[in-house]
Amino acid sequence: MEGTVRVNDGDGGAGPRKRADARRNERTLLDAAAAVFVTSGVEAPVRDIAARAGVGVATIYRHFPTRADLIIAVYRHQVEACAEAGPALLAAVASPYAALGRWINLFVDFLVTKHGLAAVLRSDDAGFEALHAYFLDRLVPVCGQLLQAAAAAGEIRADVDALELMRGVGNLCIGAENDPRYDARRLVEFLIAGLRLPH
Amino acid sequence: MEGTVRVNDGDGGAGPRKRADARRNERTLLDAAAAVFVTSGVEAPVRDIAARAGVGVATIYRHFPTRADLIIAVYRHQVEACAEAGPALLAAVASPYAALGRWINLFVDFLVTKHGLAAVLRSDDAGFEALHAYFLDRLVPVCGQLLQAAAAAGEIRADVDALELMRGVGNLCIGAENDPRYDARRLVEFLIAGLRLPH
DNA sequence: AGGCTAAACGGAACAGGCTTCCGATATGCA
DNA sequence: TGCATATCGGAAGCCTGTTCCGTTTAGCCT
Repeated sequence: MEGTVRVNDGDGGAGPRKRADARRNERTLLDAAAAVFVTSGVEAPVRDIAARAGVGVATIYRHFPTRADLIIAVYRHQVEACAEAGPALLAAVASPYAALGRWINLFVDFLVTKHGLAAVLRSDDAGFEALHAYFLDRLVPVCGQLLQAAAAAGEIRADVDALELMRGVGNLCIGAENDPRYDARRLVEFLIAGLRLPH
Repeated sequence: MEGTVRVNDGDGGAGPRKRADARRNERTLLDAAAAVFVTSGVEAPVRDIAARAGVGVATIYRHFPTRADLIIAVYRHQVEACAEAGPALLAAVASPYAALGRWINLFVDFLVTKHGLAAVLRSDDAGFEALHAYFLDRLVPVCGQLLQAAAAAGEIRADVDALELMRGVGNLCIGAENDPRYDARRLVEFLIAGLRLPH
């Protein structure tokens, strides 16, 4: 199954094949990182991830120049799935506003189940530039599409910027994990409800 | 309530008077910290603050055991003013919902003008425990009072927790400084609007 | 199969934070 | 004035992330 699927064995598909040990280590690192992220959050020390994978720290930096690249690689599939769910919901749900709400819920569920991801997502640390850009490039257009549809249907105000809303939702998800006194999902629902036009 | 943090030199209070140099340094440190916070944010390196004040780093830790204590001391007056504005607004403004909105605006304005304060306020770093506790102790009851009044007037839903709302508003203010594409005030307005009951 | 080249590796070394420790200093009081 | 001690400043210790360099090993070519 993965024999044909690119696991990043070349650079962009055109370059020479990576060595077998390099490909093996990249796989090992992704698994180790995913495991450590679950227990210690996405800001776990680099040494911990290296130890878990049984490799040296330099090996991490060789495969993933910045921590952001590693995080992106670990969560890429889920982000893609979320992005693809946008148009699908718009097509499947009668009201664009309802589709927007459902999609936002998907995004929120993704964020709150990844320890510290929301926090690092909004961080202005230069090292997370790539992570920031990836999330925005991939999800903001989808959000914009949903917003536009809902606005066109007269269900919400038309002056809502997708980037701004995504950042707001992301911010509301910060610190939501394992704190029963803080329900990010509910607050996000309030925020989305606040977009509605009086009718 | 006030026992957790001591910034007072005991001048007029119980206990022995601090030495003159200690009092002088505490004053100097507060001024230096305030200045550095403005330019570099509340997470500026301790060494920078020490250098600015012309003292050693140990002097900071002697006066303020954690960074949170220093931040509290610097902003105490403004937080107190915000807390006292709550009941005042409730008395002065006809609609409790309007008073709530005005008060939240005060809080948001305070947060977004202090570089990085919102971020550190929500941080789960143990070192900021005191800061967290101070803000919550001082402001959550005020917010609760406003929420209760608005709910009693039938203007907003009654199941909104003050702590949760304050944390949500604080989160929305993260990263709001000097980024024209992110208007925290507007998002907070949406959030508050989302609390309204349909009528 | 065996050797050669360079990619890949691991861990030590470097840099930069926060916090603690200790000898030196300055203060307040007798 | 002289002493006891609170206070001071910077160095040391620790924990991060990141880079460097000698060593190992895969892949190829003979």
